[in-house]
Amino acid sequence: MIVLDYRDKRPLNEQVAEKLMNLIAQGGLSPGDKLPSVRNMAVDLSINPNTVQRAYAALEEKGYIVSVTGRGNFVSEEESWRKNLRSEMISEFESVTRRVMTAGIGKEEALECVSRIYEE
Amino acid sequence: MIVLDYRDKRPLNEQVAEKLMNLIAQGGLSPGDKLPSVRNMAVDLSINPNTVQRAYAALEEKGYIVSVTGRGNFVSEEESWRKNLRSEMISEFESVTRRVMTAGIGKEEALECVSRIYEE
DNA sequence: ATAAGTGTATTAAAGGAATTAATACACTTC
DNA sequence: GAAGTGTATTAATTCCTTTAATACACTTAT
Repeated sequence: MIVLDYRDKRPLNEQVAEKLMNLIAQGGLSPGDKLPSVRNMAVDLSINPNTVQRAYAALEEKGYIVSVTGRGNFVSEEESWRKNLRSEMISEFESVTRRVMTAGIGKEEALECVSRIYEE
Repeated sequence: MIVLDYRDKRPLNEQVAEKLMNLIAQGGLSPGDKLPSVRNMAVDLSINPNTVQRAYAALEEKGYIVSVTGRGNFVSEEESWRKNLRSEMISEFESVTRRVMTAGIGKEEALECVSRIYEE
C-alpha cells in the first residue's frame, strides 16, 4: 500500500501519515475504506506498531480517518478534510511562490512552470 | 540580523543557514559584505559557536559565502550562487505544484494564485 | 461464550542526531 | 604581542524517535 523511504530523514510516523494522506487525497483510498490494522501495517512496513499508531492518530486528528476501537480505522467522508487540505496546500503554494519571486524568477517563467506541470 | 524560531523543529544550524541564505538572496546582504564572526553570531543568537560554524560551512559549500581564516566570512559574488539558487527554487516550486495539483486544486486557480502573488 | 482481531495506553530501554562544552591551533589585523 | 578571526577535535549532554513488552476494552466471527 505504501513504501517507506529510508533516505528521507523525517520521522517514520510522519512519513507514514503523509503517504497515507496523499493516498487518500488522490483517491487511492476512498471514504469508508478500511485501513490495514495497526499491527498488520506494522508487519507490512517492518516497523513498530507504536509508530503506526502515531501515524494513524495524526491522521485522525486532521480528520482524514476515523478510529473505532475493536473495528479499525476508516477513511473519513471527504467533507471533513477536503477544505482543510485545500487551504493548507494553497497556503504552502503561496509561500513558495513568494520565495520563488524573491529569488529573482520572473512571473512568466513561474506561470509556464505551473502550466507545464499541469500538462504532464 | 536573523531571529531563530524555536517552534521550528529543524536543526538550528540548518535554520541559521537558511535564514542567512534568504537574506543574501533578497539583497539584505550584498556581495562583499562581512558576516558577523562565528563567535559573535553565536552570542547574538545564544547558541553554540559550533552550530554557527556548521551553518557557515554549509553556506560556503553552496557558494553563498567565502570563509577566510583570520579575516571572516564574506558574501560571495552573485555569479557563484545565482544559478544554483534558481534551480533549487524551481525544483521546489515544481514539487509543490505537483502536490497542489494532486490535492485537487485546478490549473486555473493555481495560475491565478501565482499571478496574485506577483502583483502584490 | 470463546477466540481472534481490533484500537488504545503505559512504561522502559535503546539508538541516533543535534547541540553544547572545552580546548587547541593557524592566521590576520592593529 | 594582543585581540579577533576561521577551523578542528573530542567528549558529554540532551532531546526525539523508535523499539519492546505488556495490558485492557471493545467488536466480530465461530
